Amino acid sequence: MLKIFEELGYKKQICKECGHEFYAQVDCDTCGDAPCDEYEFIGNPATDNPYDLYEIQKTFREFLESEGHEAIPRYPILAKRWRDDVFLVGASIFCFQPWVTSGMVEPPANPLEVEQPSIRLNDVDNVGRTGRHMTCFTMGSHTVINKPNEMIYWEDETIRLCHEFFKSIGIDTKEIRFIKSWWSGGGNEGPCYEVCVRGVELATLVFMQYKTLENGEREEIPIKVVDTGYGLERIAWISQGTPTAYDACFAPVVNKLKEITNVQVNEEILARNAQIAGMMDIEDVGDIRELRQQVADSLGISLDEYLSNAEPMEAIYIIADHTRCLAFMLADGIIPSNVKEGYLARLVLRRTIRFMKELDMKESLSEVMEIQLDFLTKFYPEIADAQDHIMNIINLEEERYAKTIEKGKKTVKRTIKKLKKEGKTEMPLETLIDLYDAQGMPPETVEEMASGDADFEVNIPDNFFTIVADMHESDVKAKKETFELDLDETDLLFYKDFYQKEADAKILDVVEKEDTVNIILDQTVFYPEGGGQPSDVGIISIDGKIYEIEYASKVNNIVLHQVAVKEDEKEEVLKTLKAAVGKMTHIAINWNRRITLARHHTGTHIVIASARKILGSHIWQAGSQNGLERARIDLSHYKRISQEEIDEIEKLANEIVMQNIDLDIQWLTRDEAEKEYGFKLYQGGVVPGSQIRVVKIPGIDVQACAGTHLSRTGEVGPIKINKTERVQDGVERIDFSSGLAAIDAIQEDNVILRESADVFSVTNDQLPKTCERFFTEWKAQKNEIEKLQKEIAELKVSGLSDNIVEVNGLKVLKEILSSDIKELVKIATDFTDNGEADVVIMGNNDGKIVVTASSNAIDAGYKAGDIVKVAAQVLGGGGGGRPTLAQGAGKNAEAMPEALEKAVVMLKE
RNA sequence: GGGCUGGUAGCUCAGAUGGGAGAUCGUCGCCUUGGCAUGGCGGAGGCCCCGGGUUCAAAUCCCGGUCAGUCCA
Repeated sequence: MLKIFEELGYKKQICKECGHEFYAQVDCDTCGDAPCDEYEFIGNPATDNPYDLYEIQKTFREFLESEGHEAIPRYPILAKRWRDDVFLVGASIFCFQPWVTSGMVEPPANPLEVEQPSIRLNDVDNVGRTGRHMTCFTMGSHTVINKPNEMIYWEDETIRLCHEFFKSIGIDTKEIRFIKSWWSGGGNEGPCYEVCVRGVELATLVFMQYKTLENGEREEIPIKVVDTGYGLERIAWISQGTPTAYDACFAPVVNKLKEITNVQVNEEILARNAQIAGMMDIEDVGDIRELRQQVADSLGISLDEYLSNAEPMEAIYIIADHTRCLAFMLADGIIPSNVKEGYLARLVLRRTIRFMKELDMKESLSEVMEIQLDFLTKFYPEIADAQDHIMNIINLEEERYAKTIEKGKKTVKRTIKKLKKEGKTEMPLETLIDLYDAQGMPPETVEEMASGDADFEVNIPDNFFTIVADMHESDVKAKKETFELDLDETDLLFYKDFYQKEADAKILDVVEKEDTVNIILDQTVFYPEGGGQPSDVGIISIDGKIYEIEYASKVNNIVLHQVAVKEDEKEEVLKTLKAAVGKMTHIAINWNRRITLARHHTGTHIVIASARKILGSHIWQAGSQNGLERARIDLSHYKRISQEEIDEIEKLANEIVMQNIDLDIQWLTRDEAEKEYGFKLYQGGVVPGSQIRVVKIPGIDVQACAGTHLSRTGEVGPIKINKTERVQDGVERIDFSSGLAAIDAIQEDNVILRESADVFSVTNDQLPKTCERFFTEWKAQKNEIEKLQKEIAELKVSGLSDNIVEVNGLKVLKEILSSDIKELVKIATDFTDNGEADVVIMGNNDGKIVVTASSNAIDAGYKAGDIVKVAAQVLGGGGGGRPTLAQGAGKNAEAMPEALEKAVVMLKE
């Protein structure tokens, strides 16, 4: 037992319900957490004064400031800005992983305090229904990064602060329970205390001190982190004793929504619901159903009565919660999309619309969002700054969703029609899943449509979404191959002088990696592939012999120079090179390649900056790749970039080039760099390490970037945007060329233009008009030809009826004509359609045969398909078709007379 | 990153098992009416998304691309 518990008068106890060890100032049987204890604050606040969410944030902050903590501003909820293992911030500690917690980077303050908006969507179905679940909550935290010889504070002080804070807001300390437990997550773990008051968990105090190893064992880490998380919404809730946490935290939004929807609220139902939900672990829809039944039973009303009361209220809470979550997502730079974090935003957005529909709201999503923003922007000015951008996206997305639903509804109608035709009265689960999976139709919408005018049965299993999830079983990620080298870091000369083309270097080692031969030097002018920039190539001369370096890569901070070597000479070369370890060599890069790549790399920064200027500040780089002929950049943007916008971006980019601005490149420590430029540094993705290379085009752009850059923008040369494509929803790719490659691209376009114009013998400027004229004329002539063919067919018919002979009681016409297949079809069908003939067998000089048969012939057992098969075989081909009309062909066209005769013979049998 | 669905007339779509490119609305013309709504008849309008392949034959089957939609991580 910790000393502090003793000092504060807490005693160790064991919960008689769950058996957990816990600490309290008074003797009690149960641990104070649900389900061992019930909520005891609804209608009976646990603090001396009520706090709304912002008052509690302020109180929390000021308390910790007075206790020596420095308050820091919140981080963006888009965690991928600084880490690549998660999309969103789910807890305050996410802000400091992995850089700060691993010791690579100094914390922004220590000890620090933050009120971090955090998003958790894993139990989105419970939101609005349990009274306590939210998609977005505010985690208050006092965090300490304890370094090996510098322990700031640990368990005792953490618990004291927690105790004092709750006491300071008027919670009776006799009601506080510290439950001992164990926490793990994000590759770390350690003991923790869950802090509960009146049945609800208000905080978790984690003492992170181990690394979780792959075999499940743990290893002590040098940096020990105090990671506390206070659920500020819940603290606001117990301070007000409202029926739900939603009422306590965003009452103005809830009230406004109630007003415009006219939804009546029954507080008794809500309170009972929250209380019972508090006792339950709610995992899926089945649990929600169980919850509702229990609440209805305890109130002595029917389930239907309960639902008609509760569902509209729930919808309002869901809308209030979701718009809040969305506001943070969109303001912090997430673009709705069908993939990654964008998908999460779309999910929340579409859920909101669905519940608005449930309430029959005629207001648009943007009107509802405005209510939320009115409220939220008072406390978060950065959301106010993004208001226009948020509204743009909301409107666009609402439109998109309406289209999707409309399209989906049509599919549902058609599907039901089809199923009914098949005699089914109930929709197979498979179809229901398919509608959701391929068309995005929520099963509830399908059910609604089916039970409406379609009168069709649809049953949604409780575990519908679990079934869907199981269908998409995740593939196991390929483990990264670790390649360990025990050598000094390579000295990277290209960072000191970009223009250095060659150097002397000492061979430190020669290694084999994945069947390639690699030389490691003490220093190099070769840029290793990375950050979307391909590696340099060049030569290395050893003992007067020259080897070609075809690729350079980086393992940790050691550069591997891959030697171009034929398979059968590998052993030999490896032996020679190994013998040269320790010797001095001379290396040189292919300068042309380097400067071309650098033009594209610096050009990339310029184009991004231009795009941001033209399209808006939400533009963020989602990836890039430089090449010799072209470079491509993926940008986050919520709609297609128009041709006009491309033209503007291209112009602006070239203007920046012509301003011939000096680039400013320097190494900064991570925290310095972040302090000065913020997260917008990480355009190129997550940058590892404590030292960051900051590439700045003053007044234009600044990025953390390890690539090789020119010293002035003027060296980039002309920039030509080749095309854009939509790489995914919400991500546009710009493909451009710069320098001589841009000239090449322009010239290629010109060649295409000239060659096309030459075809028509017109000048370039007349080309579009001419093409259009030719295309329309071609269409007109095609129609004319068809018309003429029809006429010819009619003419040919007139003389043919004389040739009809009677075979086996059927009127048969056999003919070889010089007409194409379409004409033959027309002529032949004419004869059988108007009853002049029963069987028509026609061939032409190209070896094509058409056979038609009247109903008489078919009744007599002669199908066109069978007849044509026999005839075509004579030609060495095949054929077939329907009973009334069939066609065939063969290569042996001279045998046509025999082929047709064979068909007639068949009719005689 | 992986999976699924779709691209046919100006619009919305139909085109089982490969074999004559269709419907509704819209549009144009004619008829019915004093005029309109309407009704009747007729016409125009298709690189069946693009490129390969299989086949005697591809809107249809296979492969690749492209555009759009959607689900999962």
